Amino acid sequence: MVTTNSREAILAAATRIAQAHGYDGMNFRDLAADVGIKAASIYHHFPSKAELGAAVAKRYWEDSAAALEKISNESSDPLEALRRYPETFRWALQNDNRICLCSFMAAEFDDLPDPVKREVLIFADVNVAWLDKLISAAKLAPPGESERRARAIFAAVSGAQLMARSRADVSLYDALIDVYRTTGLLPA
Amino acid sequence: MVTTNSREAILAAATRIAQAHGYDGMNFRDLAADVGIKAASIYHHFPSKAELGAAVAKRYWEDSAAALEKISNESSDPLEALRRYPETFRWALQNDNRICLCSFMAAEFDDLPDPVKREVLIFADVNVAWLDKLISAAKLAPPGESERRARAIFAAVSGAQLMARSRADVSLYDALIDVYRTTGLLPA
DNA sequence: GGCTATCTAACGATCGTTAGGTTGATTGGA
DNA sequence: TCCAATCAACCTAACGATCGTTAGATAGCC
Repeated sequence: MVTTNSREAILAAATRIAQAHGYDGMNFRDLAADVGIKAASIYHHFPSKAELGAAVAKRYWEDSAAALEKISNESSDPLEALRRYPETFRWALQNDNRICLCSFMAAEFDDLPDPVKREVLIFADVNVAWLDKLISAAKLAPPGESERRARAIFAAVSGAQLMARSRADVSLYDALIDVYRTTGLLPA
Repeated sequence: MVTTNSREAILAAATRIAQAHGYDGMNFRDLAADVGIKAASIYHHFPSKAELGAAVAKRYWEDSAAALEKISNESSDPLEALRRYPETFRWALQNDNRICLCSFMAAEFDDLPDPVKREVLIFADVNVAWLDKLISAAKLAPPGESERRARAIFAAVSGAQLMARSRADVSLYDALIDVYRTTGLLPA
């Protein structure tokens, strides 16, 4: 049976755990129990925790890139796409109060194995590149300043997610995003 | 001799470690080695890791509150004080690429002992209260919206610090703050 | 008979924590 | 004044839990 792919199940469970407890909090025994196997069996699919962590982070930014692409395709114009950007960070909060995997790992960053570090940085790059492209298209920022603006939006939205999580309050996230809009950081 | 107060030395070293590796990464053996004593000796000054962590976080927001008070007192008007706010988060970045203790702990939040959680939340409250007061005084936001604005500034600045840290680049922090200013989130 | 996917069992490291001992300064009473 | 008791501050040594990881066995499938 190909439908019950253990590798995929491990990846999915590991992502959920990492979003709630970080790379450090992602231990093989609990992870395996989540999947319904034993810890040692994970090594049949991933050679080490570092490689699993890198695979998780890689899959995470790939999925994020796809979600962003979906938003741009669904939107009639770049401004509408930009307005929908905060959605991508809102989802995790609403589901078990999790946060962006890479906000977590940005905190743990110095203690992360190198392969994981690489993928975490790519996540930020993917977000900034998408924002940059749409900010340019929407002429939201002066020419040559769209990348700076993109980075600021990414940082601010990450911070909002982090703050809302520590209060376990999605509506706080919405309120913060709302202020970003009224002050002009995000399009209204 | 009262000058070499071990309790204070432990508190200072623990703060530095927590800012670099989080609550989880703050282990008694390394911490004790930093201070120049053995791990067991820490228990003479703090009853448990949870209590030490709470003491660290408490001292941290107390110091932050004092630093903010100093800024308001030194500033000729509330707008100038608000302009200086990002300084308080910049300092840690420039010294060993550390981040705000409480950004770190906001990520780890769910796995924190309750006494630590309490102090971490107070840190955010202290910052928001200070910002709220000065935003009102400076009439930066419409009446009744200064607290919302205060929270947004706190979240955005935290996010900027987190992002700059993962690139180990203080100038990225400066650039992000600069965008917050030109877009109007922070006073220009 | 190999191959895939899983298991049990254990290793060594690290962690928070505890028990109990040592030292040196302080202090109160004869 | 001197001695005994006290106490703070530190130590060594270890316990038990948890962790990533490995060796080796087992069961089903092609």
